[in-house]
Amino acid sequence: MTTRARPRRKVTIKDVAADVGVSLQTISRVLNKSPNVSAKAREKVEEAVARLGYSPSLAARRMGGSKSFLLLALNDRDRTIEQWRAREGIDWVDQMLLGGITTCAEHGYRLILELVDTHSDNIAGELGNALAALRPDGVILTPPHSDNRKVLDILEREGVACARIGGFDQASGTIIRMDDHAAAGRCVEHLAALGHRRIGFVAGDPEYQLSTERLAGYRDAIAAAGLEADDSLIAEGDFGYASGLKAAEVLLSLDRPPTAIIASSDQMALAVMAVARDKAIAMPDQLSVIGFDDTPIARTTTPALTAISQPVAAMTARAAEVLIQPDGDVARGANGQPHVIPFELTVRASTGPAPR
Amino acid sequence: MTTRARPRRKVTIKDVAADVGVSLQTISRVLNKSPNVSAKAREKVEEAVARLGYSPSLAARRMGGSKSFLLLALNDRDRTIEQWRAREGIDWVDQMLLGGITTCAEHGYRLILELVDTHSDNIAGELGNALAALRPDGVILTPPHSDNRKVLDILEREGVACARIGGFDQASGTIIRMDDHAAAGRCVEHLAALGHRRIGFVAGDPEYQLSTERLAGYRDAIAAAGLEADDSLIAEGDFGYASGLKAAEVLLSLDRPPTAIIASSDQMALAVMAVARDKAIAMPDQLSVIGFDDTPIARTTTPALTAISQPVAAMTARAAEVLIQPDGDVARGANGQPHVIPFELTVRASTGPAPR
DNA sequence: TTGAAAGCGCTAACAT
DNA sequence: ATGTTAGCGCTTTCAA
Repeated sequence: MTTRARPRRKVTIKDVAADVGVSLQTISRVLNKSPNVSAKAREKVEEAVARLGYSPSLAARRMGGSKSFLLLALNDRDRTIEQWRAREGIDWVDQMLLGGITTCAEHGYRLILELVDTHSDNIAGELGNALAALRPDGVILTPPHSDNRKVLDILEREGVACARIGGFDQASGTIIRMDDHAAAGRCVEHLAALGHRRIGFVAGDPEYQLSTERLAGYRDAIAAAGLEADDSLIAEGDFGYASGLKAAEVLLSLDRPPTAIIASSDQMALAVMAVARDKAIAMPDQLSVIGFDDTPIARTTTPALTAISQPVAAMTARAAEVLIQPDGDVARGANGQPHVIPFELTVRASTGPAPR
Repeated sequence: MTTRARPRRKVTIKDVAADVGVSLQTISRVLNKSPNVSAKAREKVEEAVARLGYSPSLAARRMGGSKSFLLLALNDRDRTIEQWRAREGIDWVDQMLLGGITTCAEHGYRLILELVDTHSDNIAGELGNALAALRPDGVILTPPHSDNRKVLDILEREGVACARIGGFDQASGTIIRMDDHAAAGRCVEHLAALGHRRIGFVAGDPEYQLSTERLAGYRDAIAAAGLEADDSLIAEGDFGYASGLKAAEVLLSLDRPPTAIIASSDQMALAVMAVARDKAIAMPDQLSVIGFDDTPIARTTTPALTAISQPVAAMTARAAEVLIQPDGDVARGANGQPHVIPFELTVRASTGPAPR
């Protein structure tokens, strides 16, 4: 059982007002950094606030008609829970929280992680409920919600601002993403520089537009580098390990197999490595492998995986900034254009010179 | 820029009342499952609620004096952010969210992850601010907060119920933990059954009481199994990789080194393996290694790591249940006693028969 | 079983 | 520059 002492009554704005000897409004003004408060009054109020340990109630603030100081991060329920359960070290959500929570905290905001079912017919109900219950000042959309028409429509209808991480479609809200097209291209360039001519590609779940984007980036870079453009070098996966196994089987069983493979996720890269090991194909001597995401596992594979790092924390931090200060420099900087956050290619031991 | 249509006015309890033709009270009663509502009225109200897509505002509910439907998960700021930044795959927070968010969702609650600085003198300020701003119905404490006197005092003074994951000290709040003492013992038994007689132990950060607990479990099991009790087989770490390196150096440089080492964290077990590899000590043939936590990395080490799985998701789920239904069966079940959630020893390739 | 009234803590709009 | 008023949407009294 929980032991409880008689709870001390909460200190409210009234207590502060009484203490300082001014009206509630003056306190409120100081709290909200409104103009029209004398320096002297402001000082006295701030002193009293600190001394009494007063913090305004979010609920009351909302009721009074101001901001809610809440941001909602919308993630796909099934995928998120599945990843948590699988314990494969995918830390997308962690990176999101890292960028989101720290940025929110700097502005007195809280981030609430909300899991909603993308495919459910009831997405309107789930989302509507969350919006009605919490009345957040903004919503951060993550893939695959970022391009979900239903979600965007609801948010627009409810008048809730949104930032769309990894979004593509021209629509409402602010888009924040990395350049997936260029990232795939960078992979090709890295491999081309190492002398590879036949480069395989394992695409991701086509439900995610970034899959398409990466594939296009691969194709364009292959063409630009004058390498062999051969559709049999392209296999489709769904980001998961199992799909990577299948794709690798196909690619590595070709008459003229690729000397390098770019996988659209670390998990699929891992699968490629497993199949290669199975076939006694040495890495990186006979086969170079590149992954996407740079999850923790990339560091512990043998050989360690060369991978594209998605700037998830930075994207989420940007998203929070845009929502918290819609008129701030950061938000205005993009002026309707997508915010493109730089990615990185971390070169490790899984890529090397082409054989022969 | 965010495009916004004219936001539709929120549907409130008034709208529902007007629609059904009853008073606000009746709606409120139905929503809160209070008695004294005729079946017919209840039915009509529920229909209207569904049809209008009404969800009560949390803020307004709080203001009205009811529960806030918010639970706060208090984590150590520095350690959490450090782990997120390091990207080593430690998924403690993820497992906590898995158990916490899903359980909260089942009851219409939300979980807010709040990072506070344990060592800061200002912990009272930070925590007080969060409590005042959010007025949560309960707080979930995670190590090392779970035994923090200051934190417990503040919560008690504010009359906020708390569940203490991994807590030990007799104090306020409900304790939910695994049996660390028994877990360390189980490791020893597993190794003893494999014929090991000299078993080393790398302790964790002494700031965490569970470190002490595991060490004691190790000692007791060594004695119970009649194995060599030798304090030089015990090294102190702090859960981190670097400290594991140091500890392993010491243990593996002994005149008579252990044939098996139990590390109080996976990271330290990883370090032990690195040092062993450095010294060309074969695993598991010449050295068996066991870790604690069973983080994702345990699966990808070579050899794969035998480890104790902390039931973090289950503990957090239990914590949420206890706080949400303080008078429910689950909470009453423990009746003031700690809730002890079962752990598991997952045997992988890093443990084998003792040499010779 | 139902309804009416009061108030939670705050802010926006309007005085002064 | 400051104070006053009204009201946000709900729940808890209390009365019928």
